[in-house]
Formats: sequence, C-alpha cells, structure tokens
Amino acid sequence: MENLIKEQARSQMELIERGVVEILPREELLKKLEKSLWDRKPLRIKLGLDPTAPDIHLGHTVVLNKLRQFQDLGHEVHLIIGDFTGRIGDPSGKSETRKQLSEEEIMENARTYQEQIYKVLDKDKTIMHFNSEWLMPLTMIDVLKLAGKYTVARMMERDDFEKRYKEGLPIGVHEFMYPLMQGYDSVALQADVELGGTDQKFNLLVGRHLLKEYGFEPQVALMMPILEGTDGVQKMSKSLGNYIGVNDEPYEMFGKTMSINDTLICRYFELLTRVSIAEIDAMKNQMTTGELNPRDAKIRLAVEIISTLHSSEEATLAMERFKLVYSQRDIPDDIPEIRVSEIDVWLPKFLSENMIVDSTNEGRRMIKQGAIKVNGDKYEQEDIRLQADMVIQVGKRKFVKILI
RNA sequence: GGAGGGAUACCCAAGUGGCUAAAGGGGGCAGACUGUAAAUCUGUUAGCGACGCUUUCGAAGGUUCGAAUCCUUCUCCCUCCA
Repeated sequence: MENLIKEQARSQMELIERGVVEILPREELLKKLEKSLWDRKPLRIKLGLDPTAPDIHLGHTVVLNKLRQFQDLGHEVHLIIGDFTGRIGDPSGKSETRKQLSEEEIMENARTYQEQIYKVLDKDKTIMHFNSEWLMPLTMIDVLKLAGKYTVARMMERDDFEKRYKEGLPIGVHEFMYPLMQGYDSVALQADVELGGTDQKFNLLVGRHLLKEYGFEPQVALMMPILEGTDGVQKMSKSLGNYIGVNDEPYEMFGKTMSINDTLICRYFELLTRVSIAEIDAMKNQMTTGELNPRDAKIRLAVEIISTLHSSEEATLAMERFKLVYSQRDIPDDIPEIRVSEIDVWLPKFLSENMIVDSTNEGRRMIKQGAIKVNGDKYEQEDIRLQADMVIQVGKRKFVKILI
C-alpha cells in the first residue's frame, strides 16, 4: 500500500514538473502529494490574480494550465482576486502607477476573468475568493503584527526593491505591505502550494514564511516561466502587442500562432498544450533533421491551442481557411463583400471609406508600394472601374469582394 | 518647507525663432527574399482629390511678419535637501 502511494505520488510529481522552472522545496511537494493520497484529501492550490488586467493571454494560461493539471490530478484550486489591493492601487514597479479601481470595476473585471479562465480551468473544481474578505477586517494591530513577521533586511532581498534602493529610486513604505498581504492570503487559505511566474518568487516565499509564522504547514512555491511573446524576445504582454489573447477569434489566433518565431515552437508546445514531452522531443528532432517542416509543427500547435480555447471544430475551420489564404495563395471564400453603387472610384478613398485602410493617404501608400492586387494581379493606378465579383486584395491579409 | 529636472508623433528620443509635418532608434505597415515564419535588404509611418491647404511638440494666453523653440499663468510627473 505504502509503495503504491509513493509510486502514485511520484507519477503525479512527474506530470507536475513539466515546464516548471522551480519548485521550492521540491521534496516537500512530494511529501504533500503522498500525504494527500493517504488522507484522500486534495491539496489546496493557490493562485492570486490582479484585478486590473482582465484580458487574459497565453502568457497567463501557462500558470492556468498548470492549475488545470492539478485539478485533473484531483486537487483543489483556489483563485484569489486581489480586490483589496486593487482598491488601494499598487504603485510597485514605479513606472506605471496603477490606478485605483472602484468596486464595480473590480466586480466587472472579476466576471470577465472567470469567463476567460474557465476556458482552461474546470469550473466545478475551482473556488474563487476575494481577498478583501479577510484583509478588510484587519485592525491596525493585526496589520502591525503582520508587519512584525518580516524584517526590512529580508524585504530588501527582493530584486526590484534592492535595485531601486541602490539606484536611489523611491520605495513607498506601503509597498512592503504588498508581499505581506499576498502572503497573508496564503495564511487565510492555508494553501499547500502557490503558483506564480518566476517574477513572483519573492512573494511566494514570503507566503511560505508567513504560514510558518502563523503556525501552519508552509506552502510550496511553484514557479512557471514567463512566456515569450510572438516576437520570441520579450515577454508576452498586451502592451507590447506580441500577445495571443484567449478571446482572440480562432482565425486570428491561428495567424498569430503561425507567426511565432521558430525557436518558440517546442516551448509553446510544452507550456500551452497537452502534447506529451516524448512527442515534442520527437518533433524537435525531426525539425533538426529537416524531416518536419517547422511550418507544419506550427500548424499543429495552432490547432492544439485553438482546440483548447475554442473547440476542435473551430480549430479545423481556422486551419483550412489559413491554408487557403496562405499556402495556396488563393482567395478565401468568406471574404467581406461590399455593395457599391458607383463603379468609377478613386481607390484610396474607396478603401478608406470601407475601412480597409485607415486613411486615403494610407491607401495611396499601399498603391505606391505595390500592395494592391485586383483579381490576383498587381494594380498600380489610383483610379479604378469596379466590376461585379471583383476581388481587391490589400497587403497579404485583407480582401474585399465587390458586389454591384 | 526648500532646491532642481522634465512633459515632443504608437513608444523612446533629438531639436532652443524661419531651411521642421519635426533628426535618430524601436515598433507598425508594405515590397523583395522565404516556408506563410524568422533573419536580411528596401520603402513607408498626421489628415485632406493634394507640389497646395488643415491639424500636431502637456494646457491656456501673449510677444513676433513667423513659435516645438521666447514670455506669462496653469496642470501633471520625477529627483535631491530638510
């Protein structure tokens, strides 16, 4: 019996370790898994969410996928919306002062979050909390006690504090409270494991420390990598425009996935899909030997991702449409149609009026740059006589069909 | 409480009276090349039926034939000293 449980714990561990950067401490997680199997009691897995950014992209889903994995192994996921923090406005990171959010905004964001998160997580096995629930009632004395559990010296170990201090940049005293509040969330939940990106390492360890201080079993910190965006260099983020949003339309998602840097293919497979490591390794080999065209690997990647976030039917449709447009350099059949009344038009104006380009100037530029094709042939004049069923292509992706 | 620095286009950043719709870089878009990608090279990146006109350098006024640039007031951001 004991051996069987150890065996099961080990196999859970093996799955859990996929893609993770660090588990602190690893041995302790193994013990927790064993204990959970013995007691038939799921582990409490915690993830904190910032209520300011309700637009979830694939970067966020790296952590969500890991949570899902825990769920599939029978554990319990606790999401914490940091509504308390959001209400105060966290200025950490100095560059962007986060604005305070109203209660309505936070509730709205939380709703949007759920809608997106449950594309990955199993709703029935997810418990959602708002941290104002336990942070709001704290008295000044409680807060001071909490603050007393940590020292300034240890606080200064955090990278960005240390860096800012050295550079003589300001650090708000209340900024010290954020890791403590996040850690207190763990105490309130008595979390077994807290997940986060590598940037959360310090905060996760503060939580571990606080659990100990409050006399509970400390949590294990599990760090997932920060996913690179489609450019392959910088981290995925909405503001950098290198993101794939979970709410993106299937076709858009397909296109974006196809545009990622080749070096990211395996990484995306590992962190964003359920394709086995063995299979991923096989693909990697085949790509080095030239047996497998990276393009085809990407097609599969895109299908996998879209199947998870939308459905496999939509994934297939997106793929077919994509192949039609790009591979066969053909015109897709579901292109937007424009009904016109006048047939002799000035093309720049026509294109801008129909929202195909942003302005007549851009339309002129496109013509000058040879980006316009009419029925597949390059077209370099500004004036045009429209005909029924004429297809005008601007750049690589934009098409319109003329109806008269 | 005191001293100082700053705000320029999508972002960073140059520009201190006309030659500035505003250098340079990044990003975006387009073309070539490819694999549809990346890399590279080239072009382009306020609006307007357009060798001209309109709007744009934090905001509002003012000086001037002429202002991103000089003056006044205001708003916001940052740093240092106490």
